[in-house]
Amino acid sequence: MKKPAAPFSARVLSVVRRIPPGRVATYGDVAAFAGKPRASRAVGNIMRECRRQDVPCHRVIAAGGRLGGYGGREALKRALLITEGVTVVGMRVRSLARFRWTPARKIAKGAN
DNA sequence: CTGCTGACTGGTA
DNA sequence: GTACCAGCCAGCA
Repeated sequence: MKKPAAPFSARVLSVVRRIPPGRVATYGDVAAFAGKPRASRAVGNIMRECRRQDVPCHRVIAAGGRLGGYGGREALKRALLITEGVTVVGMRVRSLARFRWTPARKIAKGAN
């Protein structure tokens, strides 16, 4: 039983809002956490409209560690991630697996 | 309902 | 490395 009480967009916003600083999630991941692992495109569209502080859309990046887009301000997105502690080189995140976030935050520790 | 768009993804050349 | 194609999904006219 399952029923998406809230529309997909609301789910995506909820997921993104839970992303802590210093961590990032890909559009595909956010889509998967929202219930549609293939709705990465839809997630992007939703993020485009977001624009609110409640939702750290700058922590949502594309697959492969690529920053993706940011309303034409990818440079700002890159700067924000770096400021939060994410290692970014060029327009790409280094060691994405190390900064990748999961709702369960089972990412452990260790060297970090 | 149909059709187009787009902050995506993966594959092929 | 870049460029192009096809598949996928939500929102809107």
